[in-house]
Amino acid sequence: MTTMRDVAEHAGVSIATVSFVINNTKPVTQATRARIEASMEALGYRPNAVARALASRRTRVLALAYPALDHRLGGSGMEFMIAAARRAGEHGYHLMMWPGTNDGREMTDLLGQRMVDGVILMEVQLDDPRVRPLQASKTPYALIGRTADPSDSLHVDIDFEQTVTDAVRHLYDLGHRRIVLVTGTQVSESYYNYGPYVRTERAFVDVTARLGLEPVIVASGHDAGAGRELAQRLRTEQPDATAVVLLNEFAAIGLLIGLHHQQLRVPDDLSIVSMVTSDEMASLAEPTLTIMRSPGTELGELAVEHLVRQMTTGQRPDPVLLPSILVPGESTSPPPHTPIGRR
Amino acid sequence: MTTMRDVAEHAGVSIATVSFVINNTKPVTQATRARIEASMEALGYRPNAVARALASRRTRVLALAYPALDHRLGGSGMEFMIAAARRAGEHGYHLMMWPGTNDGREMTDLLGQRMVDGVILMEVQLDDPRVRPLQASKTPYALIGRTADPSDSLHVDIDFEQTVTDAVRHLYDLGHRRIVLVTGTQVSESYYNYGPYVRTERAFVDVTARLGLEPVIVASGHDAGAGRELAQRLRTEQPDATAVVLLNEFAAIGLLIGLHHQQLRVPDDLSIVSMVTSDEMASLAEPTLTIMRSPGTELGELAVEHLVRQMTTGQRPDPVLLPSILVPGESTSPPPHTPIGRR
DNA sequence: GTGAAAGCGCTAACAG
DNA sequence: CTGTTAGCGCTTTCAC
Repeated sequence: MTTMRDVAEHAGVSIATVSFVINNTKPVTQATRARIEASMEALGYRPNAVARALASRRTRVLALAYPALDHRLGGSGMEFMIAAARRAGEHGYHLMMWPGTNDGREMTDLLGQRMVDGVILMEVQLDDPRVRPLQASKTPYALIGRTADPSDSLHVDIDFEQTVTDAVRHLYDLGHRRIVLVTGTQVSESYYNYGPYVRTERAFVDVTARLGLEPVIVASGHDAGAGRELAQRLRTEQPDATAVVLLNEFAAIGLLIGLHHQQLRVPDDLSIVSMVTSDEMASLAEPTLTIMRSPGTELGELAVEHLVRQMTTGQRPDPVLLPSILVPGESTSPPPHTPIGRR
Repeated sequence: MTTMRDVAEHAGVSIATVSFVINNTKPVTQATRARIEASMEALGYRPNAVARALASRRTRVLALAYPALDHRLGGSGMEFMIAAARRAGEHGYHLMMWPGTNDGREMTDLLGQRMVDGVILMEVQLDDPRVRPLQASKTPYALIGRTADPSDSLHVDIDFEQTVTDAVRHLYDLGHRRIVLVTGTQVSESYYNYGPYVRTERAFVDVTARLGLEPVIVASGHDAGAGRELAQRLRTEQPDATAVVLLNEFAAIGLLIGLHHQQLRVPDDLSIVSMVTSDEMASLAEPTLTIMRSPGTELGELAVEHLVRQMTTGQRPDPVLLPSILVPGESTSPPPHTPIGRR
C-alpha cells in the first residue's frame, strides 16, 4: 500500500508538502505541485481516510439513524435514504446506516465512537430521546420530522399541515362535506407520539373547522389487511362519509379492495386521497389513487444539504417544510347523492 | 473528551492494560479489570473508533455497494439493506452505503481509502467490473447475485433456477400447458446482462423442455404501466397462454389491472405467479397474488454473516442459494377451457 | 514556498 | 499479569 511518505520520496519533497497539495491548504509552486501530482498518479496513491480522520478530527462520515424494530419504512423512507446517500457522496461524505432503537443510550454510544461528523435522524418522535445526547455532544445533526419544540433543532419535514389542508380542500371543492381522516394514533402506543399523525390530525381539525365540517378521525392499522377491514367499519361507523383521507398507502389500497368487495365504487360512492404516497404506489391501485405525493427524495437531499451547510458554516439553516403535491388519480370525484351507509 | 490515557491515570494503570481489558486481548487480574471498568464508567469513556481503526488496521466498517442511477431497488432490495445493516451491527460492524455506478474505478477509490474492511455488492452483473478491483485489493467481499463464473467469489443469491422451476411446476400441476415467462432482458441494454433474468430464462427453458412444453418468453418493462400494456399484448401475441410467470411485482399488479380492464378474470381466465415478490406487495393486488416470496431479509443477513465469517476465519464460505417459497394467493387456479386469445 | 516535528488515540509487540 | 514503546498515516503548527 502506498502512503504519503512514498509519494513524498518519489517526488523529492516532504510529506507536509504532499499534504498541502492534496488538501489545497497552503500555496505550493505550480512546478512542485505538478511533480507531486505526477508521483501520486504514478504510484496510484489514495489518501488513507482513517489516518486523515484521526489527524484532522473529521471523518467525513454522516450517520443515518433510523428505528430498526419499528414498522418498516415505506417507499418514501427508501427514497429518502437513497437520495441522502447520493447527495452525501456529492459533498464528499459517506453515509453510514445506523439502525437502532429510539433510545438515547445508543446515540451516546455512536457519538462516543467519534466516527461520524454529523447525524441525520429519521422517524423523529415528538419527544425524541435521541436529541438530547446529540445536543450535549455538540455534534451537528438534522432531523427528518420535528420534535415538539422544533425551534431548537435543524430540521426538514413534510408539511403535513399544508398537505392535509390541500387534500381536504381538494375534496371540499369537489363538493364533499363529510370527510374522514384515517390515521394510526390510536392503534399502537408507539404511534401515539408520532409527529406525522399528530400534526395531521391537528391540522385536519383546523381546516374542517374553517370549512364548517365535522372533524371525523378514524384509526386504522398500517397494512392492506387493515385497509380492507376499514371498508367494513366505515360503512357502519361513518355512514355519511363521502370521502376519506389516509396517511398510509398500504391501507389506502387495502381500503380500495375492501370497498370493491362490498360492491362499492371508487370514486362514485366514496372518494379517496392517499397522503405520503409515491407515484409507483398510486399506479398499483385500481382505480389509480389520487395522492399527495411525498417529497422523499427532495427531503433526503435537503437534509444532507442543510447538515453539510451547518457543518461548514457553523450556522444552523432555517427549518424547511416541503409541501406534498396533489397528483390527481382516479379515486376522487364529486360526492354521491347517497352516502355509503344510507342505502 | 476522555481518552484512554485518562482512564489509565484514573485507574492507576498503563494505557496498555486498559487496551487489554477493552479488547479482551490479554489476561488481566479480576481486580485491576474491575478498577479499570469502574474508571471507564466513571469517566464515561468510549473508545475512539477512528484511532482504533488506524492502529489496528481494521475499521469494522462494511460497505454496501449498490447502483445509484439504475432502476430503483424493489421492496426486497430494501429488505436486504435493512437486514444487512442490522446483522452487521450485531457483529460489531457498521454498514456504509456506497451508491455508485457499476464501474471499477469507483470501487478502486473506495478501497484505496481503506475505510472499509469488507464490501457487499448488490445488483451484481454477470460480468461485473467491480469484482476485479476487489480481488486485486484482497478486500473480503460478498456478492448478492452471481457473476458468470460464480466459483471465484463468495456469494449468496436467490435460487432463480429453483424458483422458476417451482413456479412452473405449480402451474403445470394445476393443469397448465401453455405457460409464459415475462422478463425484461430485451427491454433495455442494462438488463441484457442481468443475472436474475438470464438465469431465470435459462432455467425456464430447461424446465419447460423437461415437461414437454414450449418455452415462451415475453419481454416487458418494470412498472405497472408496462404490466397494463402487457395485458393487451398477451391476448394477441400469446392467444393460447393460460398462465404467466413474472419477475417484477409492479408489472405483475399492472398486468392484473390490465386484464381486469379487458374483462378477463384472474385466475379463471389466466393464472399469474409473481416471482421476487413480498407478502406486502401480494396483498396489494386484487385478487391477491400467488408469489414466490423473495428471501430479501435472509439474504441480507446471510451476506453479512458469510462476509464476517470470511474475515474472521480467513476461509471463504461456500456460496448459498436461497429458495423462494411459494405462497399461494388467489391468482392461480386450473386453466380455463378456452385460452384468452381464442374466444 | 517548503520542511521538521509533534501529535491524533489507540494497538500490539516486546520486555519484565 | 502489567508496563514501555514504537508505530498506524496523516494534519498542522512553527521555523526557515
